[in-house]
Amino acid sequence: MVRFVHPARQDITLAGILAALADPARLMIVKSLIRQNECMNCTEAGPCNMAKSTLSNHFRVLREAGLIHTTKQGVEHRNAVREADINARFPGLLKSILKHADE
Amino acid sequence: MVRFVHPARQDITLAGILAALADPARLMIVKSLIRQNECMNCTEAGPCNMAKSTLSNHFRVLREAGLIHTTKQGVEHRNAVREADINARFPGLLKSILKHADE
DNA sequence: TCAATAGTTCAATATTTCCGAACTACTGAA
DNA sequence: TTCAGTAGTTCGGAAATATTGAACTATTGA
Repeated sequence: MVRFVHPARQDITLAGILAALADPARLMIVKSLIRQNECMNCTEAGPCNMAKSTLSNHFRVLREAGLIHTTKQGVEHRNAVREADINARFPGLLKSILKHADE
Repeated sequence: MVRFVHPARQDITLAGILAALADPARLMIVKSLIRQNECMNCTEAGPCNMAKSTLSNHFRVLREAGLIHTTKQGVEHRNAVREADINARFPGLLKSILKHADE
């Protein structure tokens, strides 16, 4: 069974995106998700040396900023970046930020 | 007499820029400085309903992130966005973020 | 039913941010 | 020179936020 963990967020804001990506751990998570180009569960997408409650909180922030959406498949959560939605709202922004995220 | 308040920051990082611009007050300051296309002192560039110690702190963060540079002219500080330096380090980033900052 | 896995929630602690008060630095006027 | 006014910084405590371990829920497979 696949279902959404949270309803899709209505408004994606610039401040929300910047605040979400300003944290190195969250930027790393989004980078991982984009690079893999597919869904990943929370543990494999996030930094390993971090309490799982902290990791869970970072994913919540990313969800609430509208950057990712999460579906629950069995025991794990599958996360994916909402690239289409973000690009529709802020054309070029995500690409422009992530372009520099590996240096 | 004109002199630099702080030495130019060596490294401008993506995380630093995002963290600096993630704060609405600081984003607003950078927006003002870019729009005016000239130097402004701290009071006129920042939000008015804010303690001056808080405002001073925001300018410090912007300086330390390498986003602005500050010169002291007489009794006031003149601030300007380091557009050339930022564009050299992260081409297109600043423009891409500020493009969406007025919506 | 039970153990294992993935993630959330909660309460305590650690860290960061905000603000008022006191301070420094500069200017222009008396 | 003194003195008042302006612009900004620094500092200490209060308010807000982030991090964590422990306890919890939900799902799966044995």
